Amino acid sequence: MARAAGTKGKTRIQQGKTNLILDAALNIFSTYGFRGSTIDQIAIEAGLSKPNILYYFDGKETIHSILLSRLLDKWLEPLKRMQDSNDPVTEICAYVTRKLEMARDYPRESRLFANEILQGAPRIIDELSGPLRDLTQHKADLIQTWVAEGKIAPVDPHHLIFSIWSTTQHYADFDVQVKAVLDTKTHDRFEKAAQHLNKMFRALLTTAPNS
Amino acid sequence: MARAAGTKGKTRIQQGKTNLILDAALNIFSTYGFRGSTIDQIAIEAGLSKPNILYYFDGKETIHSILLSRLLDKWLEPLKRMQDSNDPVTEICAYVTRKLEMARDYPRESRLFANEILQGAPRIIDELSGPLRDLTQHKADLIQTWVAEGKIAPVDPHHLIFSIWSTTQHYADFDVQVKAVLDTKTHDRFEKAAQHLNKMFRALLTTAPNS
DNA sequence: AGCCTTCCTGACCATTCGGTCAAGAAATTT
DNA sequence: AAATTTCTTGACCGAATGGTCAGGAAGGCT
Repeated sequence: MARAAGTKGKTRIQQGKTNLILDAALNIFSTYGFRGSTIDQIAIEAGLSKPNILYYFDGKETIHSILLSRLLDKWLEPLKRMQDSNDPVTEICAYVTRKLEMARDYPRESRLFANEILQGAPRIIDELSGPLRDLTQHKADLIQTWVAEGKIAPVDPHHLIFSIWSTTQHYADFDVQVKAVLDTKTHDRFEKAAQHLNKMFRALLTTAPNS
Repeated sequence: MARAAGTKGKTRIQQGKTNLILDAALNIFSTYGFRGSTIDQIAIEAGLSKPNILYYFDGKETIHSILLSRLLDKWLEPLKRMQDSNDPVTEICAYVTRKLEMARDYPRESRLFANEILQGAPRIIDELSGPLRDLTQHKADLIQTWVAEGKIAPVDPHHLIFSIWSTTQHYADFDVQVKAVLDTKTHDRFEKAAQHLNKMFRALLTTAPNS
C-alpha cells in the first residue's frame, strides 16, 4: 500500500496524485462541508476513481484532517508576523491587509475553516484551545503594551483581533452574499474593502482616549 | 394527512408538535448543516419517531426551507429599524447593538444562515439578490445621505454594513473559537464585545474627513 | 357508547455512501 | 525481457439515510 502520510511521499507520481486529490478535496469540502461531501465527488473533481482515492488516503476523515492541519499553519502566519514596531497603527493595519489578502487569495481555506468552526470545531478544538489561544494571547499582550505606552487608543485587544478576523474573512466566507448585494467585479470589491477596513481600524486606533 | 403548511395549522396538537419539531430541527440544522443532519437526529431531539416527523412535514428539505424563510424576516428586521435621524452615529450604533443582541439571543438562527451562505446559498440565493439586496441598497442610500450632509465621516455604506454584519455575527457563528480563545463567561463576553464594537464604529463615523 | 378523524409507529424499501478486494495495467528495477 | 513493485478499477459489501405504508392508538364529537 502507498503512503497515506503527508507530502513527503516517495514516487513522483505519488506526489502528483496526492496533491491532485488534496486540491480536489479542498474544493469539495470547502463548498459542501465534511458531511455534505462524498468521496465520489472528490474523485470526480480529481478525475480519478473512488478506489484510487482510497489507495492514496486512508479515508474521508484522513483527507479532511490533513487539509485542516495544513490550513492552520497558513492561517496563523499573518498574525505571527505582526510584531513590535514604532508605528503600531501601521503594523496592525498591515495585518488587516494581509488577512484580507488571505481571504481574497485563499477563499477555499477560509470556508473550510469556517465550516469546521461553525459546526463546533469537533476536529480542531484542541488546536483552538492550544496554539491558537496561545498565539492570540501573546499578540493581545503586545497590543496591550501599545495601549499602555499610549501608542494606540485604548482597545480591548482580543475583541480587536476578533473584529479583524471577522471583517476580513467575511469577504471569503460570505462571498455569495456580498456579491448578491454588490455585484461588482472581484478586484474592485476587495479594493474597496481594503480601503474601508484600513480607514475603520485606523480610526479606532487613533481616536483620542476620552470617555 | 395533516397540514404540512406553516404555523396556521389547525389542531392544538398540530400547533404544538409543529413548533416542537421546528425547534428541534433548528438545533440540529444549525449545528450540523443541512446534509450533516438526519431526520433521525431531529426526531430524537424532538422526542418523536421519524415517521412522526414525516407526518407533519413533507420531508427534510421542507423543514429546512421553512426554517430559512422564517429566519429571513427576523434577520432583516434590525436593519429595517435603522431610519433617518438627527443623530446618525447613535442610530447606526443602535443598529450594531441590536445586531449583536441577535447574535447573543439567536445564535442558532445565525449559524443556520451562515451554514447556508457558506455553502453557496443554494436555497436562498433569490432572497439575497432580491429583498436583501433591495433593503441593503435602500439603507446604503440613507447612509450616503448622512455622509453627504456631513453628519458622519465619509464611509462606503455597503462595506460599513458588511463590517457590522460580520463583527456581530462572529460572536454567534464563531462562538466556539471565541470561547476557546477567551474562556470568559457568556455575559461578560457580549458585554465587552458591545463596548468594543460601539467604540469602533463610533470612531469610524466621527473621524475627521481628512485624506 | 359509538363513530369518525387525527395521530403515531414498526416494518419495510430504495438509494447513497464509505470502504474493501481481487485482479489486471503500468512503471520500475534487474 | 523477465521479475518486481506500484498503480488502478469494476464489482461488491454493510451501514446509514430519506421516505413509505398499513394498521393500530388516541382524541374529539354526537
